[in-house]
Amino acid sequence: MGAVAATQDPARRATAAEVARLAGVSPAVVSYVVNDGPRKVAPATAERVREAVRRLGYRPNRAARALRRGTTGIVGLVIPRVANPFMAELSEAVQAAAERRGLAVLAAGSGNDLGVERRLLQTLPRHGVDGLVVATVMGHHDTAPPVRPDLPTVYLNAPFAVPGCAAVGPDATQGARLVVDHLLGVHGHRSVALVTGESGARTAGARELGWQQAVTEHGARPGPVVRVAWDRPGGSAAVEALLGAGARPTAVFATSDAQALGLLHGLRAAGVRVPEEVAVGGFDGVEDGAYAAPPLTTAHQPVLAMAEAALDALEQPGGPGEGHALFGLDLVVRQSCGCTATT
Amino acid sequence: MGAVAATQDPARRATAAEVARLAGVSPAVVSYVVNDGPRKVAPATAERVREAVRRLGYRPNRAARALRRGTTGIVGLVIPRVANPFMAELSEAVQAAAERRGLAVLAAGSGNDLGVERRLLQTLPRHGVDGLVVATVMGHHDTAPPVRPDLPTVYLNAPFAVPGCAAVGPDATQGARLVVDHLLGVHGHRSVALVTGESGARTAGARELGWQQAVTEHGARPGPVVRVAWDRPGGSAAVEALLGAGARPTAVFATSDAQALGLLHGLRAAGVRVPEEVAVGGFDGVEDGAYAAPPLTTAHQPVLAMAEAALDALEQPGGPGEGHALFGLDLVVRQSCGCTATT
DNA sequence: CTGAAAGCGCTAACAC
DNA sequence: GTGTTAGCGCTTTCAG
Repeated sequence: MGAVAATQDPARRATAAEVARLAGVSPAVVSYVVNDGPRKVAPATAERVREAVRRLGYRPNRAARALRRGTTGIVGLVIPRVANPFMAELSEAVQAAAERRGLAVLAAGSGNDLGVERRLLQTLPRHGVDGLVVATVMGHHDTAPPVRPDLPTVYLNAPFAVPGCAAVGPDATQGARLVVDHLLGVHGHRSVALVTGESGARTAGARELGWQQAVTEHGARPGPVVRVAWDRPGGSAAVEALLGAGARPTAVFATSDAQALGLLHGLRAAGVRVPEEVAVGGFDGVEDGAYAAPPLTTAHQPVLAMAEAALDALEQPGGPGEGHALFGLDLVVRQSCGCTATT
Repeated sequence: MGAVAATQDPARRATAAEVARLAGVSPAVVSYVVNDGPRKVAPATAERVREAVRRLGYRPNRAARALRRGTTGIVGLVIPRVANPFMAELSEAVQAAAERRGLAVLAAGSGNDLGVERRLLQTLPRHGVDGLVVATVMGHHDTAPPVRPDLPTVYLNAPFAVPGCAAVGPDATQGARLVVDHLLGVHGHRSVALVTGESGARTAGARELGWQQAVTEHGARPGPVVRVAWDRPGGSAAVEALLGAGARPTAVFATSDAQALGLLHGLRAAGVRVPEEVAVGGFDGVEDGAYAAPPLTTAHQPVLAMAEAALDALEQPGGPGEGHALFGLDLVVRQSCGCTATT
């Protein structure tokens, strides 16, 4: 009766040894069947084992397996803020890519704080993760980020190469050019202002460069440049500087959708009509942009592909390399640029 | 030199046994010091151990500890979609509450799909979580959700009691009354329409009830009721029904901010001015509401407090009970109701 | 093709 | 107060 009781006790999970006993084999064979490998098992025996697994509802104990194998099947994800729409989409993309690989995601928000991000980089590994995906806090990391040399790490949303570990990011220059070119070429503005992140951080570099290139190419004037935080409040705060600075710009490129959304909000509050008085373009391509007033024209980052690339790099045997994979963006034309509604 | 090499080898992590040897004590003492307990250790010895820990950079191996103790310090979080702003805020709140307790969060998105949510409830535990926080997919769960009896589970964002496990949620009736009462009492509307979730799901019950109560109390007429998805597209889709149905309503209460945001977008696209022609109220209190056009008047859920309560319930010795903890909401007055700008 | 057995690193009885 | 030691459940050599 002991065996039966054990079988039916819902609180206690069956062990490989119990499965082995029920199937009349050794624990080793159970392991071979469950993992199919590393040794071959006779079909008949394997079937018997599988039947026992089913009967006992056996699931290998993750902790024991992790202890033995030294891997957990969990990747850590460090992300600034999920409340940032772009980060939320990036986070979902990483989740999806991880699930496709049978990995689980241990997520930790840094609250947009570089200090917290640094701390997370140290503490997350303690929870036993096999690798780390770090969605960088925008506007920081002018100095090399602190990477744990013993833990495969890949930087996501990184517009710059990270020495010592793999990086995946948008081809920010191309993306920025896409929208500034649209503002200039299609809508015929003579100058485009720039709303971007604080400081001359390298992060801003590529997006700013794209803006500059497009402006130069069209023989247009660069509008005023205003540096604010990489979020909606930042975008709102930019309005004052934009409107106060002598000649009011007729077009503005914001280097993130969050900033663009804040900007639209601020302009509306100031009674400035978009796109009639000022046209606005963003960068990221978040779903929220479609619900903005007016709907935001922006460059869309291929988040799914980037997430896949990040996990691919992580799983690379021998650890992720040092490369910097760049992904092209698509132009999403809505109405903040001056185009008319399509729907 | 062997010892020195081992000390400096960055690839290999030190074990408790090594720390013990360096400190000249037994592994047991190392454990006692690291966990302070369950036995007392002489101050001098403890200091020697701590020094050795520091020198070797020792971190207890999570997997071994989990195997031995039977707990991982990881809680699973099942959440519909982080791209939903409210869910993102809820997710951050759970993160924060977990961190305060030294727990890590294994997050998994259900993509708003009840089938996926069910599957997650089965698979997440395999990754060795100590407990499960489930942010329910809105508009489902009319039947008892599938709970693993062996795993402490608490439902979050649950407006109904869940048989067999603890539930934490907003006092939806109170919250809904708050905003409908404002629409009716302050702005003097004679009727308020309702935009809510599909089907007569119990989920909708409480919010709908609050709307009804407020309408009745004011001797007003209930406006048309339209049932759509619990997200922005749903809110947009509601516009047609709202405008088509005979007398156009002068005020609308949407039972989630996502729907309200979609609604504002749809009304704008249809050329209806808010709040002049139609006033709008929401429910959730997400940050996005502040950036909507016009900024959304809504009831704010105390997400932090709810997340704390959920984790408290999870940690309750003997497992979370069966209670249903309700949290009151605050009215956030912005401009979609007809109030004038305060900022 | 299968069995026996040695640990992975840690914790907590149980001795002293 | 501290040392010894027996496992937690699994994987994987090594024998057969």
